[in-house]
Amino acid sequence: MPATALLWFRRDLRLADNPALVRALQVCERVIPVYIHAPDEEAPWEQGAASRWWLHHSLAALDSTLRGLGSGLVITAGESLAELQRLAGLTGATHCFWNRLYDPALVPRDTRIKQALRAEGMRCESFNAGLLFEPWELSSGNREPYRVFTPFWRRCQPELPASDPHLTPGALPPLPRGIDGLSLQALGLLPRLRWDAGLAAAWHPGEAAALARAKAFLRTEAADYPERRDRPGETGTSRLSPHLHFGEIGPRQLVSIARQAGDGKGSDAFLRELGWREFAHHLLYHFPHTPQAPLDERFAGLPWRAEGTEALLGTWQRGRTGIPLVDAGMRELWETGWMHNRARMVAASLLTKNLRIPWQLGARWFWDTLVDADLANNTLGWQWTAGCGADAAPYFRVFNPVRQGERFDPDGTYVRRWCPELGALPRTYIHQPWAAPAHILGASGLSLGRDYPAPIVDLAESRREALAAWESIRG
DNA sequence: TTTTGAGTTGTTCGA
DNA sequence: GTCGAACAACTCAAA
Repeated sequence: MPATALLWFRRDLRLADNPALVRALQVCERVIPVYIHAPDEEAPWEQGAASRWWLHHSLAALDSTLRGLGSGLVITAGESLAELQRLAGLTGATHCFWNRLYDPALVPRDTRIKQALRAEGMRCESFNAGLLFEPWELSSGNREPYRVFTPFWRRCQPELPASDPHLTPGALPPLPRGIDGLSLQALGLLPRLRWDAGLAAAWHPGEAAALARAKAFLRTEAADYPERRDRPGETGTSRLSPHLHFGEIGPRQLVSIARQAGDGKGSDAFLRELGWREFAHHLLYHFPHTPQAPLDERFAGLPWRAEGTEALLGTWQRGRTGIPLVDAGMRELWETGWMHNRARMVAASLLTKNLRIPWQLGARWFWDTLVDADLANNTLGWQWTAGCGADAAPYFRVFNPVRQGERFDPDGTYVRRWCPELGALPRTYIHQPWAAPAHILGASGLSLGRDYPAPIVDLAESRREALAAWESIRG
């Protein structure tokens, strides 16, 4: 009887730099790649519609790659442990391998599964494919998890691990006969109403596309990453975040590709952003309550807006705040499932500071709409903006969307792209149409309140109120 | 042990 | 136009 392994794919949808796969091939003659759809087990952070769209296409790509190597992906749905046990019974599998996840709901689930399978005599091993370091490996001088990025990154930098491309398999053992999985369509990941044209136009999920994107970025585009990454009207960022989230490419591979591309400011700056991703994941592991509650407990008592939250939240979500840079970002998100980082910060600052709406509500909307929705990154980002997280923005840092627009979108390229009704406004007013004199609005074919909303909030006044609110919980 | 300096992403004000 | 100061409190590491 040949040794048989179940290779449990989760958010590591790739063959390269996949230690669970390497191990399975070392130890077993037969390897059965499995994906189990179990959204309930991720509650309360079940994937949103945009993420599910990505997952569908990523699984299709993985299945196709596996078939090309002589294998295939067995897709099932149900309770993860029960499905693994069922498949083991069906195939006589004696081993089970997977790569770790670190989300608060999944760490205990996977621990339980490992214990249960081992109790039945199966050999189980899990590996690190998604991070540069295990979260429990790093601690600051006082043996606590790092709470400040710079010391964290200084600790990481000298020993960044890189991947070994020679470990990518060129062929796989065939699937045994008689295991019928579900069809990918049966998982119902695609939207019923076909609103996903914008996603399909913007993205190519899958390992091959992820690798191509990483190489194109690090070998050429990264050269002027430090200057261009902040401009939402340009394609100056890597756009790797959804690929990374689903593990179509891993951080060690990115270190490796960056090294091959040669040192430079661009790759240094990019690896630093990868360091922020790492920092976010380590923080989530050590502080699993932070998707719901502020890391800094003093902020639990922050006086959020008393009334009107729902209506304002809806206006913000739809990109109808009347503040062009924010609306452009929110519409880009809705249309493409992604928002430029600069726009994310400005939109989040408006929601939490100017509108004084709890950051958790903004985080939930991002979670539901982003193709790169990632609990660790999303939590860190929102807590940073709200000022209540690790290495948070100082409370007095309130973004002014007009100034941000003038600095980072000086010609209004980004705003014109996503708010076409503002297209004819001259650049002087593109970020503040309310300040334009009547004849300019007229010449631009624009009537505020009809073609484009008047601003829902006075930026200067709400800034003062935000500072007062944040000041009220000090000391 | 204590002290010191630095720390992703900003804005406003007054000179 | 530009420039520096002020806007906290805390973490971390090096001196």
